[in-house]
Amino acid sequence: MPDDPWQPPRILLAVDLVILTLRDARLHVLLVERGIDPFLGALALPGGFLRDEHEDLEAAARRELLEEAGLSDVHLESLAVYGEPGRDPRGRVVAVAYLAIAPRMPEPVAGTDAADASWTPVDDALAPGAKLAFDHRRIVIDGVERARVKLERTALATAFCAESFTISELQQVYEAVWGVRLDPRNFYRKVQGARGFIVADGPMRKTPNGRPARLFRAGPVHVLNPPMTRP
Amino acid sequence: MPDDPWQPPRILLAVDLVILTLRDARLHVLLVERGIDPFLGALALPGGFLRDEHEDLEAAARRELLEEAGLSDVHLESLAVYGEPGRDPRGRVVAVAYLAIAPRMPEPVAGTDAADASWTPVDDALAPGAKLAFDHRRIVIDGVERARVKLERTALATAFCAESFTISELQQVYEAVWGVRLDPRNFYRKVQGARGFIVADGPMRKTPNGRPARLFRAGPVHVLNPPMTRP
DNA sequence: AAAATAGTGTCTATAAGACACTATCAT
DNA sequence: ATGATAGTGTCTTATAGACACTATTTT
Repeated sequence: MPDDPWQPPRILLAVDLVILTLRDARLHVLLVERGIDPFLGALALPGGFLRDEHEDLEAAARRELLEEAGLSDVHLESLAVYGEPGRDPRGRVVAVAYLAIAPRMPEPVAGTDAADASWTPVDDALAPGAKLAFDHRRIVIDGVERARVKLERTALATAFCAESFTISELQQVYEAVWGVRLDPRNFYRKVQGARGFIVADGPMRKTPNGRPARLFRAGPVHVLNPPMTRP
Repeated sequence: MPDDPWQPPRILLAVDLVILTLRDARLHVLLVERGIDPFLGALALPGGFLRDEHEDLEAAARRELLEEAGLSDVHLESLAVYGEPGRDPRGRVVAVAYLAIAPRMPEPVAGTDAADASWTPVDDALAPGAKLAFDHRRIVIDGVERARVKLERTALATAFCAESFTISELQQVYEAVWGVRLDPRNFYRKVQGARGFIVADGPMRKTPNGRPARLFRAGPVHVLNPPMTRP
């Protein structure tokens, strides 16, 4: 607590986004190629500085989400703070990271502000050779880990799906995020046993090939009971 | 990303601490009575502004921990960010909250910088009538919830204990943080079954009354396998 | 028909909880 | 002795995982 006259430290606040989605049954993260000086040309998480001192942090995250990814109405939660003094060569930048979960997108990224944004498989983004700007590798790791943990006890998995989805689509989410294979029959019963997790969505059906599957949508419950157990 | 000349927003960074400990088998949080203007006289979490733009966030948290609570060498982890524009009447203050776990303290708080600090039962601090400064009520709730969750899969509970502890002392931690009663016999076997969680600490013993108990200390493992399951 | 996916039933190994019982201390 | 806490054994029930089986589609 400052009792004496005191110079406020010059600190910049940034918002960075870990936006996850499923493509081809693999977990992807949205990365942009940096167009300005520090780490120019390198891959980085979408994000930017707080516009002014009246802007809310989550509002800034939603603004970047729309500007850089063309996304709105997606799941968004705060992830962590990254404030190590040396993390940005431009000065003291404290980044507030947010985790966003986008449903299966038809288009990679529309012709938005940053058309250089691209969905990258998380495995590639975190591969030993891959280089991300700043400490964004750590932020991606933390974001994926958060998603993994929340899949166990919350209905977060439905945020990866369209409004209507089949149980096997939901299973693909768990398999991709956890990086495991699950038995479809046990998964089916497990998901049905978590009351309020998913509810039937009309008697409609779908047809890739094989028997048509029942459609569901996210239920009212967000805390799973019993939880989905990770193998 | 700012491509044009741009006025950096004037934002203050604060560090707030949720320091938890066990006293009389109840979970307590350290609160201080505010001595300056906003919320003067109200109870608040210990904390303060970042000293200068070169200070690391966790270093600032450790500094406040020592200055306001006289604590060092305790478990400390970052908790969350609280940055709502209206949360501090003095201006835009973004608070980075940290969660600290202190072992059973002999003295409440030594004659430190803030002798007005006091351990308060969490139930009292969060009681309907209780008023905490700023959004500190929410921060306490989040800190306690973090502790509850981490007790399940990590060895965090040992951070509440002295270097040597008995299994029933460890059980008190779980009971106080989770707010439940556990069967001592099942707890005993459960804890022993989580390999690496606790290791025997010499053939010594202790004597409150009843049969002397074996002493243990924290083991090398920090991720519990199998996890402790919350009833 | 075969191949593929959806959905159900059932068995087994394991883990969680209840609780009887023994052990070792203070008084 | 009694009361108290430590520690062990065992039984019952719930759950996770394996997997046989049926159902409904496309080719």
